[in-house]
Amino acid sequence: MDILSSVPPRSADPHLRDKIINTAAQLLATEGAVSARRLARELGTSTMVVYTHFGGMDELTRQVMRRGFADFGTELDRGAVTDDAVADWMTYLWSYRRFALREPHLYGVMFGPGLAAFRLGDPADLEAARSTFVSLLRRIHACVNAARWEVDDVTTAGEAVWSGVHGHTTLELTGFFGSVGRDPVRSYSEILTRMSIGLGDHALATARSLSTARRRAVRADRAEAASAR
Amino acid sequence: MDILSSVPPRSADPHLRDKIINTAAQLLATEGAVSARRLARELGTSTMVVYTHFGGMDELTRQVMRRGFADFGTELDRGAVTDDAVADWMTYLWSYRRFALREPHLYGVMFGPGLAAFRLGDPADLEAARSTFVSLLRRIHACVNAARWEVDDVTTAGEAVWSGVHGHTTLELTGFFGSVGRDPVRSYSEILTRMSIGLGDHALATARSLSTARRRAVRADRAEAASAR
DNA sequence: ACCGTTACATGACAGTGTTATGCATAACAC
DNA sequence: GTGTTATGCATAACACTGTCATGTAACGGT
Repeated sequence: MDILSSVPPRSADPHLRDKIINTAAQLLATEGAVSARRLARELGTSTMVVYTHFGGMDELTRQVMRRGFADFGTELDRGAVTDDAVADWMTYLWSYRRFALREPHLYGVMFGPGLAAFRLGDPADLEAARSTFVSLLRRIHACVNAARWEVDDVTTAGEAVWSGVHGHTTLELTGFFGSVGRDPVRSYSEILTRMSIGLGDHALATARSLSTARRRAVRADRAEAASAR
Repeated sequence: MDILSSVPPRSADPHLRDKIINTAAQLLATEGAVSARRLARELGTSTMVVYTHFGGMDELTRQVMRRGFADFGTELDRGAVTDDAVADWMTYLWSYRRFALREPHLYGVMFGPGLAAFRLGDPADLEAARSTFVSLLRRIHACVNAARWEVDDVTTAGEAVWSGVHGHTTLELTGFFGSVGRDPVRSYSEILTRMSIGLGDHALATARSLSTARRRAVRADRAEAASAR
């Protein structure tokens, strides 16, 4: 009879919790924002469901973020492992960009002030965010194993890479490149290229890997556009 | 008698406009947020001053942002030009980080959704933001002129560099590195190092320039801490 | 001195997140 | 099956936000 077992889920609709998260995620994607009242109107309930199930909007947003990281991780890990480790790493990062452009508001929740919310969260939340980062580290490690790169601290290298793609993503999402008439694909390629060379690869090999990865990315973009149609 | 000259500033306090911007910037720095009512309470006025002078909070925020870019630019350009162009470039970027850490909320306004506000703004606003970017391009050009780097498109290289430092800055400002127990100075150094090598410099020369720039940055940090005391 | 314009205070409106209150319904004990 | 308990949720209110219509007071030009 401890305090934990005394709170069984006794709801009439046991799936309401998931339904709230789904609706919140959908509102975030379609309208760019989610308020307690807008959510309640969509669900046909009152705003109290947010507080009985999550205690407030913060926790609900955190759940949406957690689900976002899960989807993000599975989508990023879909990339195959070939004999060109650098191309695989680049493909991974092109998928990163594709996800962010498809779900801009979700990306903002995940990597905006949301990351700070993880700080005081339970370790499971922290691990959810770190798992996608660990996935990036695996790709980097593969490049080192393939003797393409020479890295002493893989984690630090991962943080540098992540900073680059994250920074470019946020700049692109704010519409910077469009407003100054610049091509974001070109600067993103520049990041990947310079980073790969900076990590030890030959310029020519990096260029080859880039075109391979770019070819895959264009194909994936087309596949996504086709499935959306 | 055109529409522009028919709006002379007839206020009792002609400096009120600047005073509002200053107070807003100060509230942003000290409290992290600025509301119309909080601002009015601080000024001893009503919230209407915001609307008569700026038409709304958006335009006021834009003015704070514009002033932020001006301060940012002058501070970044304080770095001397020596015979080590790569070290100068790195010093520039350490100053970039120092400014962002000292004025986190201002940085958020400048490079967050604020950048999108520039999109529809007048070209003067866009130029204010781009001027700091042009300043970065000059440092890059110096590295190319010194035969340290080999870059065909300086602008694209600048976008790549900016993505890296901006991404790292936002990650650090959200408290990511602190929450996972990582050293942000190390990963920032990694970005500078890998980028410099990736842009064509020798690894050894880059390492020397990094320690030079780091030495300058530590000295500037101490000077700032001393002046704040 | 007058008139018109302008700046600003007051108060209201529509939003937001949050919460105290109350009720109906579900689950449990017998 | 009945009585009790407690849980889920609706209602309504509070404090906060940005915004604006109205009214007033003060200023500048004539």
